[in-house]
Amino acid sequence: MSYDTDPFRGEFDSLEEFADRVSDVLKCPVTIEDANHRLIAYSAHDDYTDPARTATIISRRVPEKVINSLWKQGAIPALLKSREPVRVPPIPDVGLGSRVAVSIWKNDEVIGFIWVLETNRTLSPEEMEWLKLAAKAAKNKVLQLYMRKNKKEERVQELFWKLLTGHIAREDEIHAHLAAMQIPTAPQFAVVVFRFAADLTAEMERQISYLLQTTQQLPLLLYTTDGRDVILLAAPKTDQPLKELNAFIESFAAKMKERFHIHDVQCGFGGVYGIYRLIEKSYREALAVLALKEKLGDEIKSVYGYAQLGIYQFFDFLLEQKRQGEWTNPALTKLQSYDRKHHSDLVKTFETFFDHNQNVQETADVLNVHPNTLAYRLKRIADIAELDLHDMNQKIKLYIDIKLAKYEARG
Amino acid sequence: MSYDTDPFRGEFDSLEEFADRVSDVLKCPVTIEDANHRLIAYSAHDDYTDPARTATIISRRVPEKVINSLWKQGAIPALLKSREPVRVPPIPDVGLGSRVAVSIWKNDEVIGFIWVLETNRTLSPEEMEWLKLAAKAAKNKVLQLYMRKNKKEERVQELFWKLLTGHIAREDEIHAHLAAMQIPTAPQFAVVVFRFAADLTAEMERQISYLLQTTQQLPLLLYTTDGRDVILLAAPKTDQPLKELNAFIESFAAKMKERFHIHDVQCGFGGVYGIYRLIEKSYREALAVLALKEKLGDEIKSVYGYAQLGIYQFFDFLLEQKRQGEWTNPALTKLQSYDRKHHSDLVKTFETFFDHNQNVQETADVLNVHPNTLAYRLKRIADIAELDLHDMNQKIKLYIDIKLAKYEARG
DNA sequence: GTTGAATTTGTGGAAATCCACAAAAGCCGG
DNA sequence: CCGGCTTTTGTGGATTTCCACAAATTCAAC
Repeated sequence: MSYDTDPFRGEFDSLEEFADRVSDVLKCPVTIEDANHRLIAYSAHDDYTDPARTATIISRRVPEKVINSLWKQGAIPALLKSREPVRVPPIPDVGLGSRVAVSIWKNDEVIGFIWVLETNRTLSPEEMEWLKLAAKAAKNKVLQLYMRKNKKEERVQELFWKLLTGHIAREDEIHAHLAAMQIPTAPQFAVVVFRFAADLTAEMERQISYLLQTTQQLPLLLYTTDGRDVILLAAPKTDQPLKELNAFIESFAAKMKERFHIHDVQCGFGGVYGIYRLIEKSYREALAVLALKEKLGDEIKSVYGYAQLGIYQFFDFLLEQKRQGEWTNPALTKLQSYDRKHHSDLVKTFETFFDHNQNVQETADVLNVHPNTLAYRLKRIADIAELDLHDMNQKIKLYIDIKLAKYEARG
Repeated sequence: MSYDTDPFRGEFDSLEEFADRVSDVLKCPVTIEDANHRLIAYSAHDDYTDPARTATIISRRVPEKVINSLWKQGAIPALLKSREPVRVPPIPDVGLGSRVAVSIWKNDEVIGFIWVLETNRTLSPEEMEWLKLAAKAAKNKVLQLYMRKNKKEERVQELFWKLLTGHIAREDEIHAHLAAMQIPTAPQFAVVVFRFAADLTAEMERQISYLLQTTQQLPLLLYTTDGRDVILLAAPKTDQPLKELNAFIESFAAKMKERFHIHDVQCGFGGVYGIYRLIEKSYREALAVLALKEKLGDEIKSVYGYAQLGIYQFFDFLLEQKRQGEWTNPALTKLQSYDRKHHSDLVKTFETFFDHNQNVQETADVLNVHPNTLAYRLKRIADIAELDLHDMNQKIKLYIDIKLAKYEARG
């Protein structure tokens, strides 16, 4: 079959109709996605479909593991760079058959993709050219969708800000707003804040948005940005929400790094609650985590959740207390002066010991000393500070005071 | 030798002269003590003296271990009860030879003792009668000393209160006052407060005062009372002041119990400082310990020192925070609701585990479960509370929140 | 009642801890 | 430089912990 001119000229009522047309022309199943790999349309009368396509249609989005492998394999980077069609060899691991794809452009921005599944044939160079034409033809339709979405997005962001700042106090009112905007409700949620090294550029924002949209680890109910912060309302699904959130953050940071070479992303999230009114609190807590990270640096590097801050949660309070009253821990003072006089490291030893969960072996390794040395030092500490090593209470106090001193020194 | 009338009639310039006279009459070495076993006078021309007497004269007070054995042996209780002379068989352990003693009375109160060392002879019944006469004759002289002492005591107490309430701010001024009253200075000291079940009676006050005066474990610089409190300024001598103070308190409480059958003595002491200006702070801290003990009961039964309060030091502060802000530990909440639903004891398990220094064996014994059961429960706790058992920080936070909840429930 | 899940107890072996004691190394003042 | 002190490292053995796995028991729900 051949076409003298553009086979996709003319009007189409819907993108579905358009997809069918492309499918007819290329004799292959076709799917059209937006820039974030959400399904926009797909051809209906297809004989064969691979598992990846089936899954995409069922969930109305490309499964995350498929996206991941397309990034690793290089197809998506190529599509984001060039307007040329790209052929992707089969990736059986994720149920992906051989296919050809092309990106849809508006000015110099990708706003969608057309995927053609090569079921039992291979597209000829000529057909590849047609695919390029299809991409051009799709542009306007996709753009319309975009505009509509963006407008809705703006209203949603406005609502999110109201929630973050606690402007809507009544729970039923919040529910009504969310329902009106078709935002799904969730039994539990937390505010997550990513903080970047500098204010977000439009480019970065697109990339971040892309990553978040394609993430399926965790439902993300709401999204907005603020200076160098990206603020999300995430809704963990299991009864181990903290684990979920941590995993999400780790993977987000990893992807930011490997896909877009953006390092220096800090992150914090607040408490997990089930009442929308508490979104504000969760947000405050997320910001508190970030503020503490700024101060404490490595101390809490791998901590993101407010709940996991542990004792640092009340450090601001304690510090205030310490500064106004004459709060001294004589035990710590004695240890410090001993350290100074004898060039020893008793305080650091104790701190490290607790940092490593009172594990002798581990602590000794970190400090590069013999386990017996550690034991000796601890006994020494007990003598000097008049500390009962069998009394957790006293030990905790010393540990807190050590950390507090550090905190004070930096704050 | 025999005397028709009272051999101790007439005037004596001093108690020393009197002691010599008694010694002459009885042909034995004689010592006169006040009610608190401080040396008042002793006969000079003695041939033989046992080690106990020597030590008494050297340090101008009866050694504590001698007093202790005289209590145990029953001599002192007998002397406090009756005006009759008492014979004490030798107690070689403390260097005490055979002796006879009699108490000196004013109305129905003992104000001193006369001790007669039976070096190489035994007093006859007749001589015992003379000793009774001697006790009567000594009364006035001893009383004079008492009055003088009491007057000084009053002025000292006034000064102590000024220190306790922080009324004298300048260090050199404090020094001057102390020097004027011949109160020895010390490099470190702490305020100790004993609190009795009810207001102190004159009788109890005498007993307490007696115990404190005879204690030689620890120099006691100042002493006063306030309602049901006895307030001391103690001056530990070693570089392990807390240990000293604890030992002192334990022994004081034990003696109150066994000698005077007074139980229900609470005690607290504040920080150990070297600056007199901080006496006030130490006093406040001692009171804080007592207030906490009232609230927490068994929780800190064996803690007396403010320094050993550990995390409880800032519990008042945290509680305030908790009450005004919506401070919840979701982990704890989850555990509690799990406990309620399944009639389990996860919270208590964790608390006990920490109370016993994370010692598996010990905790399992206390809870009457198999060590593996404890391990299982801990793992369960980690799951439910999303707690990393290897992260001391998080564990500490949970522990504190558990204790804080208890504290709140009682406060 | 029965069934299935949660909990408790038991077993065994590798690893870690605790403890006492001793040798070596380092430090400081005379 | 020596001697005495603190500190570090080493050795060995009893005890405890940690872990995985299995059996027994309890509990709750159907």
